Amino acid sequence: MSHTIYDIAREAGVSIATVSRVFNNSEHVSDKSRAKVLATANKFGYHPQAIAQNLARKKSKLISVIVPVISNYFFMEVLEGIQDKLADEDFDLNIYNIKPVDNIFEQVENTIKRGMAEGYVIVSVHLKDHEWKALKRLGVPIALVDEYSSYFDSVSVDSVEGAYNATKWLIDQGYERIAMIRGLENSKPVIDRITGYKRALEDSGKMVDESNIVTGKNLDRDGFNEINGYEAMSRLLEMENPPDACISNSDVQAIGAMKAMQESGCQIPILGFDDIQLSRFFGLSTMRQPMADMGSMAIEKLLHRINHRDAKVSHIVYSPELFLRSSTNGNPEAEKILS
Amino acid sequence: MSHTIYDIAREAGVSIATVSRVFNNSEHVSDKSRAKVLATANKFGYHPQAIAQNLARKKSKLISVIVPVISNYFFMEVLEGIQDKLADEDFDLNIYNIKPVDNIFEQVENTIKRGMAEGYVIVSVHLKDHEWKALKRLGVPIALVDEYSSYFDSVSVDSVEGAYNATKWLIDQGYERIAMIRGLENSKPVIDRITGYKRALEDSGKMVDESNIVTGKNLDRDGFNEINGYEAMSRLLEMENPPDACISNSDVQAIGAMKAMQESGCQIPILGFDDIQLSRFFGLSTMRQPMADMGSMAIEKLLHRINHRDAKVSHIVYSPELFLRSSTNGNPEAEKILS
DNA sequence: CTGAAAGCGCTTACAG
DNA sequence: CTGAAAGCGCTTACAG
Repeated sequence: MSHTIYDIAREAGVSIATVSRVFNNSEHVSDKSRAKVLATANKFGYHPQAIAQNLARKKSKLISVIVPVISNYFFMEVLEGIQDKLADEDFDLNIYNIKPVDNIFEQVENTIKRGMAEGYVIVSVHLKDHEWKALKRLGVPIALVDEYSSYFDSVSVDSVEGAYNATKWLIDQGYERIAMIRGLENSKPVIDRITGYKRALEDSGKMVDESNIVTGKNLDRDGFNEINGYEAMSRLLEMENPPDACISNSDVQAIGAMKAMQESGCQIPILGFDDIQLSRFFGLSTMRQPMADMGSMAIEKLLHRINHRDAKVSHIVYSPELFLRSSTNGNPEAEKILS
Repeated sequence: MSHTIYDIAREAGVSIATVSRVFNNSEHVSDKSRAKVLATANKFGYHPQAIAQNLARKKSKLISVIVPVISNYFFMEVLEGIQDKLADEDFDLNIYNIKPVDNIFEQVENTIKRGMAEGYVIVSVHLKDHEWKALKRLGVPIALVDEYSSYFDSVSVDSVEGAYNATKWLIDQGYERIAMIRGLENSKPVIDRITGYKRALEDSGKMVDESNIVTGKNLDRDGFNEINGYEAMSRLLEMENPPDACISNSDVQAIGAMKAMQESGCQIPILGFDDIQLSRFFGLSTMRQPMADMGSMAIEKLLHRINHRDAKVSHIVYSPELFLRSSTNGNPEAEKILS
């Protein structure tokens, strides 16, 4: 059924070294030998086994991505950047999904121990300092996306600044009661975005009204889903003194919120966070995170680390940019105004 | 930096066999040896290398999925089923993205040759019979999703039947001019769904009007995107004699179409195809494909094949089911009526 | 151009 | 319980 390099060598009347050279496109093989090897390989349907090659070569050309939720817009777009970059570099991609239970650290550690990858990109996983330190001891190249640790190269976005600028922009437009649709309250991006929102209000001399910070009941994906936004906006619109503008912790929530406004007939300007593809379609203004860039940049750092184990750890922090579309009554064409 | 089993064995004063046994949770190790091994392993940050283990064990516990477009709703949901099943069976998942160029077959073949997986799930890739046959010669377990070949186990949906039943249902509701929003015309699901649509019209004694079968200009993902649906519906609404109902080749297109109707103020019933998560949110009636089930079923077949290389090839063909929501003026709650 | 041989880092009967 | 040894299927100097 399954033949090895020895079978082919014997059958072709050459050594296994020659067979190996043929499959590695080495130039130091006579046309005659090459032809013979190829013919018998073809006859038996033989091709070298990747696992054995990888062990002998001491590399797998495999990179693994570890992520909490796989079917999540943010991750999907980060993944696009990762994939493109990896394809350029002739690396394969492995995806691991961490379950949202309490032993996150152990899951990550076991994944890395079990894995065959040359390096790991860990996306949106938030661990404690001593846990990152423990991961460091594994001696495996790791790059972080959407998280920071002094032990690893990282690529992230300044959520506080993003929310600050988004809120500030609405204030500058003259809005008075700006609400925030938030996700799960112990989620890191949620915390940061609430912080930026509050800070902007305070810096403008406005009171923070906690009742203007709402979320829906559906907390799937940390509340970053359409239904949550729909529910949240419904609550806002039912308030005695409804807000006159709104910013959302994510684009999906904002899209849900837009539907709630449409159904109620009451429209207020809304700003999302992410800039997923759907947002362009629905005309949602948003604070853009350069997700694909973050993914490809993480791979770039990781591949560099694989070849330079002791390079200095480096961090990239992107600033979200405001893209205005119709949801804030702006230009229906996408237009960047802040950076 | 990186230690091997020999280093640990020497340092712990045992043989490599004992070290191996400790890491494989073998019972035949004294507490004393185990403690010593664990201590020195911990001291050096050692853990066995997966690639070497895999070669020695002759298995990788890895399954690869090959798919044309990764950020595609259909695939995302199939993937969920695949992941869940794989997690249950303690297998890892690898994802390969085929580029939509002409050498699809070669890409698939090379991916399999290069891969370390024990088996492959190929999703929505359509090849010629002799190409499938060539893949068969690789001697690797393969299962197909959304495609049929006599050489491999497969899981698919009867698109012709689905489109037929969808169209039939609209006819039974009394609609006269039923349009179809289609995708790229040489795409297999598109061809099948157009076939079912036409057949239903003919069986009901209606003329097929080719001008009622439209698509948008944007053909990304074979036209299965929101913009395409938006453009297509815009065209339909501009016709002299617009349709009084519509079925779409995919849910995303239907969602785009719904937006076009909303903006134009002209609403006609619309039926999608897929039942992606967004559809539930937007109240889109649709012909449901059991995507997650298809994914998990494919894995089930594949794992069975890995352990029974010569089992008889088997095929599963699901029938799409109609789910009625508000887009067809039906019950706003999801309700299955046909099967 | 070609082959013998060592080596990649493990696992696993086998014998004790 | 433990170790020596063979084996997993390749790659790659090294010598010719």
